[in-house]
Order: sequence, then C-alpha cells, then structure tokens
Amino acid sequence: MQSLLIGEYEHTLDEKKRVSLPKQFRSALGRKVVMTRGLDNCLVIYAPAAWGKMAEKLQSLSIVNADTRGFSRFLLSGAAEVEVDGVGRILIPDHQKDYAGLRKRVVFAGVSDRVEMWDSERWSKYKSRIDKDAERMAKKLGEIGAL
Amino acid sequence: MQSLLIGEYEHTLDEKKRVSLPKQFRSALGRKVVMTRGLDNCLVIYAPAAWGKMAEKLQSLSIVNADTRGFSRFLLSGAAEVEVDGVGRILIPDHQKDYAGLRKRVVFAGVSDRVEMWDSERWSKYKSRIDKDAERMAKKLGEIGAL
DNA sequence: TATCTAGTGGGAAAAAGTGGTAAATAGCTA
DNA sequence: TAGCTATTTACCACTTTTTCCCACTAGATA
Repeated sequence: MQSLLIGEYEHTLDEKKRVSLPKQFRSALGRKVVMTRGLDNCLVIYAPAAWGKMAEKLQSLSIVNADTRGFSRFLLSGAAEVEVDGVGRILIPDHQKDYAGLRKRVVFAGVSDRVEMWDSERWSKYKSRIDKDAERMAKKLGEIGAL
Repeated sequence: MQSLLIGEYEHTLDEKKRVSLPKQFRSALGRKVVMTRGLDNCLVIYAPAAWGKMAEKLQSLSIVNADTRGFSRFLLSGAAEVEVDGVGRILIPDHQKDYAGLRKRVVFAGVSDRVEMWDSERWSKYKSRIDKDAERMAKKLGEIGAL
C-alpha cells in the first residue's frame, strides 16, 4: 500500500471558488483529481487510481432499483473531475460548495487513501463531537471485532 | 473501460426549446445523441454507442412478460435522435419537454454512461430527498457488498 | 537580514453560454 | 400551382463566466 494521506490543513476558499491543495497532498493526488460528495456533508478527493476502483463498483449498480439508482445519482452526479492549476489550486463546483456548506475557511483532512474537505466550522463541531464519542465508538468497534 | 460521465451543470432552455450541452459532456456524446424518457421524470441522453448497448439489452427482454414489454415501449417510443448544432446546443422535442416538465432552468447530471436532464426545481427536490437517504443507502449497499 | 516558498488575490485574455436575426424550408390557401 | 404564412434551421453577436498568468504577502530558512 502506498503511503497514507494524513494530517489536517486549513486553507481559504476565494471568491472565485478556488482553494489550494495542501502541499503535502499534491504529489499523491496528481494534477487531476476526482471530488465526490461524502457522508456527513463533506467532500472527498480521490487520486485517479483510487477513484477508478470506486467507479467500477458504481457502474455495476442497477438502474432498476430505486435505491441504487438514487445512490449512483448521489455519488456520480455529485462528483467532478477537476484539474489542479499552475499554483496547486482546484476549483470547487457550485453544487459541491453548496452540499458541503463551504464558506471562507476550508479544512483538508487526510484519511488514509483519500482527502476530505470540510467547512472549517462544521469540521470543528464534528470533531468535538467525535472526541467526546471516541471512547464509546472504540468500545463498539471492539465488540464487533473490528479492532 | 471508458471514463464515466459525472458532474452536475445547470443551463437555460430558451424559447425555441434549445439548450446547450455542458462542454464537459460534448466530446463523450458526439454530434448526434439519442434522448429518451428516464425514470423519475427525467430525460436521458445517450451517446450513440451507449444507446446501442441499451437497445440490445431491451431487445433481449422477453416480450412475453407484460412488464418488460411495457418497459421497452416506455424507453423506445419516447426516444428521439437529435443533432447537436454548431454551438453545442440540442433541440428538445415537445413531448419530451412535457414529460420531464422542463421549464426555464434545466440540470444536466452525468450518471456513468448516461446524462440525465431534469427540470431544475424537480432536481433540487429529488436531490434533497436523496441526500437525507444517502447514509442509509450507503449502509445497505455496504452490507450487500456492493461498496 | 536577505532569500525562498507556499498561499492568496486580482487583472487580462479566452471561451462558453445565450439571445436574436436572417435565410430556408415546409405547409397552407386561394 | 403560385403566393403567402408559419415554422424551422443556420448563422451571427453580445454578455458572462472561466482560464491563465502575474504579483504581492507572510512565514520559514539560511
């Protein structure tokens, strides 16, 4: 497995909806990335290879079932292929900005094979909730044998 | 595998029922496309090749079963071949405009091998419904090993 | 302190999207 | 069938958005 994406960085989204990728993630992500909607109202950035795996699975979902139809719409139409510009920035499409509730300050969080993008305030709130909950979650994961 | 059609774009349908295709989809769709009725009151745009595959699948469905017979009628009878004009626009036939309830603002959504067209308002409503459900669906798909 | 680099902001050029006009075709009526 | 009208098609032009490039600032480094 390639090196993990880790760490947390805060950058600013300018009026043209541009934001620079953290320097530490750039080489791992390359010059083209795919962003999708993630759960908990964050955006997820994939390097091309990681996205390819995801895309394969999504393609196999049937359009006949209303649930999977909805889910592939959620992920695929909510996705975007974006180029990294000359100084390391990406452009956030409107619908993604809205979905994630991004404002001025944006947090990039490395989560093993992907990078998550959060509105800074939302991230703080989420994190403080998680911090309080960590013990309970660890216990639960232990019970089901995941850790 | 070819790259997936992804993303969401909003354009305007003018009084002559013309609307420009998002530039990100144009090369994938080509100068001639097939439009048909989709589920959930949207229109579906296929590149000629993708349409061919679809048509093939439909033909293989049994004509004995009333449901599959109905479904292929639904797709085939509502289909139209439309040309992309010099500046990248297509002309929406009346019956399709009516079916999808298109008004001024129209959303194009890339969903793997097809592009869906929605009335903007209808799309927003559908999306907010899906958003709320996304976590439940992700869980369900995870359980059946689809993701 | 001087220099370098990552991050940010802004301006000019290019392209995309949209609306309108003119030409062409088809349909209708006398 | 000829002429008129209505609808469609092709083309052109304007406006807005996007893209590309350059410049400034702050913090780190030597």
